[in-house]
Amino acid sequence: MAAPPHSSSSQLFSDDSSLLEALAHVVTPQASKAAPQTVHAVDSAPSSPTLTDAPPSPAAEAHARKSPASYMEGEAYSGVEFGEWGQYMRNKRAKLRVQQDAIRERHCVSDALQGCVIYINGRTQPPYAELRRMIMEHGGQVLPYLDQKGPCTHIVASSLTPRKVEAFRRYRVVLPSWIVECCRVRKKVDWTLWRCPSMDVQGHAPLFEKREEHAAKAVQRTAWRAQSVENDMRSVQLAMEKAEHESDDVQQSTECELNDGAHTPAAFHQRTAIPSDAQHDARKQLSSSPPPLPPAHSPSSAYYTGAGNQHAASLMASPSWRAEHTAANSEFLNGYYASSRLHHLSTWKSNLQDLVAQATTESARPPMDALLHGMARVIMHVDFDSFFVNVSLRSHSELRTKPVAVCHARQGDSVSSTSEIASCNYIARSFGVRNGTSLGHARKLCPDIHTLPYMFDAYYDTSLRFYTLLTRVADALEVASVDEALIDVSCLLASLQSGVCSTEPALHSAYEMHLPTSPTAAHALAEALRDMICDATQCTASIGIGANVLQARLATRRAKPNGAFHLEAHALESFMAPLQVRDLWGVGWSLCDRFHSWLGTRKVGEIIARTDEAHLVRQFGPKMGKTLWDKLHARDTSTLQAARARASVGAHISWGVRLSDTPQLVAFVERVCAEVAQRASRLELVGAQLSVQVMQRAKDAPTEAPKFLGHGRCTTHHRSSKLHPTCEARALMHAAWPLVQSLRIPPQDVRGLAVSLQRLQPMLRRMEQPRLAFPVLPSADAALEGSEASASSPPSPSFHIPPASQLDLDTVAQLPPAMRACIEARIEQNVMGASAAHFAAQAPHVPSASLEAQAAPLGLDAEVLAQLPTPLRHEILHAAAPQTPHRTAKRHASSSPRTPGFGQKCKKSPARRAHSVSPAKHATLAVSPPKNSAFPALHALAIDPDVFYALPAHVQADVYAEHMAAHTHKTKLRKEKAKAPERTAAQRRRHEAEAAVQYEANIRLRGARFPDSDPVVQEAKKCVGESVGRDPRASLVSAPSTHTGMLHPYLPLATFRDAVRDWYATCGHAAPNPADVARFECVLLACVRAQPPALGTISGMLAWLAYLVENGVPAWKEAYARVDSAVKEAVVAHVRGRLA
DNA sequence: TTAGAAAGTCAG
DNA sequence: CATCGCTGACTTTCTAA
Ligand SMILES: Nc1ccn([C@H]2C[C@H](O)[C@@H](COP(=O)(O)OP(=O)(O)OP(=O)(O)O)O2)c(=O)n1
Repeated sequence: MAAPPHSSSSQLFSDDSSLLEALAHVVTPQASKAAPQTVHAVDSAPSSPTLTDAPPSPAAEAHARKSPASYMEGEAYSGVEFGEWGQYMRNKRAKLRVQQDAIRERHCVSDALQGCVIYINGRTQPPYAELRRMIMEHGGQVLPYLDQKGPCTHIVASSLTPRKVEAFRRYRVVLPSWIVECCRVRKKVDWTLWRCPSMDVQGHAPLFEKREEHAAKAVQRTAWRAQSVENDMRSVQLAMEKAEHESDDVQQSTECELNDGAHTPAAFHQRTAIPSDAQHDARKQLSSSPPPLPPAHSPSSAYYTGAGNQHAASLMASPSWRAEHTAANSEFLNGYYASSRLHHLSTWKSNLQDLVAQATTESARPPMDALLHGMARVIMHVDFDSFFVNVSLRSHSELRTKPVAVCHARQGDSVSSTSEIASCNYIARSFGVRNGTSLGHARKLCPDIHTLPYMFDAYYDTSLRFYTLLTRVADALEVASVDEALIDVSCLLASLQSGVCSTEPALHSAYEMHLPTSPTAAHALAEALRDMICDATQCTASIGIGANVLQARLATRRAKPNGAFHLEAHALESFMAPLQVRDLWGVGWSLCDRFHSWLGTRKVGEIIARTDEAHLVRQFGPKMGKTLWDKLHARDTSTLQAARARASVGAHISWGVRLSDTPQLVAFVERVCAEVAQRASRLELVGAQLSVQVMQRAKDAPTEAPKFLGHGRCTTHHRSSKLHPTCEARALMHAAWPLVQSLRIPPQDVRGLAVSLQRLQPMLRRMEQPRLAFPVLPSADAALEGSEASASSPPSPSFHIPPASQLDLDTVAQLPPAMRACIEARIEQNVMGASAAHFAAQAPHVPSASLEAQAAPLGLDAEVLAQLPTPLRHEILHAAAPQTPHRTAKRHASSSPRTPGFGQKCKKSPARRAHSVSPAKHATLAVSPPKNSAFPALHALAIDPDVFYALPAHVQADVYAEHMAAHTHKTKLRKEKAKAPERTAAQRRRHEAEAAVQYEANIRLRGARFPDSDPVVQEAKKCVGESVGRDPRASLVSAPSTHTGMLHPYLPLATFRDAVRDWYATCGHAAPNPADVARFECVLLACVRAQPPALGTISGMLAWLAYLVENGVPAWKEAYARVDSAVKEAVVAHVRGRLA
């Protein structure tokens, strides 16, 4: 329904096939473990750089006083045994007191707060560090932890959650301004005048307020409080001037909430990153290289606390305009998603992830951790420079020397445009413009800025070329976004260095060319890759190189624009210390601000000096604390993730949502549900849990948000409920509406809605059921027989099915699965060429013209098809080519409808395409059974779809859940444990031997110059086979190497045989159920259709059935004869009588 | 205490 | 004309037993 991005270029598809080609080549990552050396290299670096250039801040002083031995000899500093928690806490309190006393001695200004023992709760203004200094300077004590044991006289808090309100009921809870005031007048003032307003609320306050609401609140306080706010601000200023010396840190101070820039609650937290000048490398060779970037201009609260958008308000006054241009319009979602850059970004990422996942699981792959045993990792972060602009400038080279931005707004000079800039070039950035800046604001900063429209197709096209290249060369690959990838090149680099001839001569020679001028070999490789990327895409990319993902990302910052940078271990410490904590990937505005309020600094070096891991954990939680501490030290144990099992699928919208009444709201929720249903069904997933998220205009927010049709300040509400696993729109609505309704939000105040499915399971497509329930003969089926007979002809190969356009498809839809499968199979037999069917299946949801293109070759009426319920249409189109390979192409098509030229251009059948990938290629590298790729959900969990679908439904659910859990567990383990698993010496030796073989095999397979019989390749296969074969449940688990799949592309004959034996054993004494016979025939016809046809299975099965029925009842013999002739006929037609 | 729901954060 | 503030993963916090 949502019109996905359109491809105007048929070129795109040829690229897609070349991508697939590359996919077949890729040498796959297995979860690689961080090389121990990497960690050690970081560990051994001095962890607390001394900040000699920094004037001492209070916290830093506290830290400085920690190190001298003088006060470390007291009891407070005696060590504790592991587990003595109580003692530890006592010691800790005492230790902090010692530090406080030390500060007080030096700074005592007055005794206004004498006798006060104060606990500071949460984020405050002035920040924690500043309050703490003030309290101690005026004779008070700061209680580090509120644990009921110490005597606490006051709690300082800006706002409190209901739970905290309850917990603090017995305390004097004051605003931070109370401290400021006491310090100002140098005496203790009446605390009740500064009582924290949260304490007055009797529990019905919203659970949380978005930060901009805090900002808004701050401005709206009453007069006497406004005074306090002023004081608070002054203290902040003071703190900054006096204690903070954050020369390059100012742009994030509190005034950022008072100026223009950020646009959304999310954007408020996610303001554009500001590269620090210090790290901007001035030696850029590009002639157009801009001067160092100025700090970005800070966001304006006028944007979200100020007046609403008058223009929008006047438009909104017209009911007809509203009906036409807002979510009240039933066509709104389609148009919206077609133009939303963020929607495209998300969709592309997901598509690309699927492509890569498929590529990396389909190729032979030596275990990466084995390869890397004893080898330092080399990770590269590859990122196009100002991607959208870069792509557009290919056709606008006259603008290369001008400031350029991509956004929706047209060229003009209005400074009131609220259109967001998706991407701007580095010249525009030199004016302070950033990705995400509103165009109006950008024009104030840079009146000459040129705007260019979006070219969504071109971006994805470029991206496919990019990934085609990367999958060909990288050891491992993770999709970070449409324009950004992480690659592991450890092995590639090693083979280049050792002179092993690469399959990529271009890469090899470019590498050799850059080697003499590059500081490191990795750098030369990066430059070579950059050359190739530029050749392939006509766009410049930058590459950061590091020993882990985090370091590679950090290096990219310095590499940009149009450069490469290798962050080497010896330079880490000096590189890290001056960074802003915001520069670390995963640290956003919220964390950054929390650091600032807590420690009074945002600099990595200073944060490390002022705190430790335990405090970080206390402050940010167990996981965040730990990872933050690691990140501050440039440690990162994450591995590249080629495939990840999806855990949710949903659709969000929070723009243009302006509804006037409940019927409109109902219709809107319904449409979003339909959208989710469609997305889930394309993924062939059903969900057992549904959640909705509704954004409600904040009470005091203007009706029309400052951003045109934006959501403005909102409170967000989540609700979720369980449901019977489904992806049907109506079922989703059935679950979603009560949830939305329960929130009792006036429809006029709804500003955004998200619906998503969780607890996903693979959809049981009906075409799969003959396999599933194959031998089963439920009695219900017998009861249905009558209706089957009356509904249509008996399901025999000879029965007549009218042309599809004349079938009542709704009736067909209600037939029992077996009947439908049969009819669908018959429809499919009319298909002239598999390729048409394949492409039809690729884009089953495209309306109008393209639907017709799909329908025609199937003998279906496009109009009828268009009117079908989506799942049924999907199913019918899918039935036409159930065994077509390359589900990825299908996924791809789901976001890029075909152009008319597409079908013509790709005359080759998909199967042929797969086989023509690389004629010279070794069999083991050939594309694996097409079926594997058709089940991304299963694939991500390494479940063999064949086996999976052969299981009874209830067992399927268990198996899936089990694998899902195992997958999650494994991911967690990978993250937590980077070190190599402990092994016995013997195991290690064996492992190393295997690794050597794998390594060798890897290189040979890469070279594609070795035949199947190559002893090394065979040895490598054996290793992989062995390790898989031992698990008793291995049959449920796809081998990491797919060669077994190559040898037995389909269900093992034995499985078929057992199924048929059971079937015959159950009812061999009587006539077989016609539906089951039809199923059996369908299964065999599917074998015929398969590429290559599973001839062994077919003849084996026919022989087996012949054997079984040899002495059986005539009905069975008849059944056999029917199936036999039908199948043989099909085979003859299909493969020109080779079997006969 | 703990499981599950809700809320918050982050990236591009 | 405006304008297209998405999406999924992950963590923490809250709540109901
Ligand atoms: N707030 C944002 C951020 C990014 N993008 C889109 C446009 C960008 O071109 C693309 C890639 O984002 P990057 O963060 O990689 O930024 P650029 O590629 O534009 O610039 P650079 O990577 O050189 O900093 O994503 C967007 O639409 N909105």
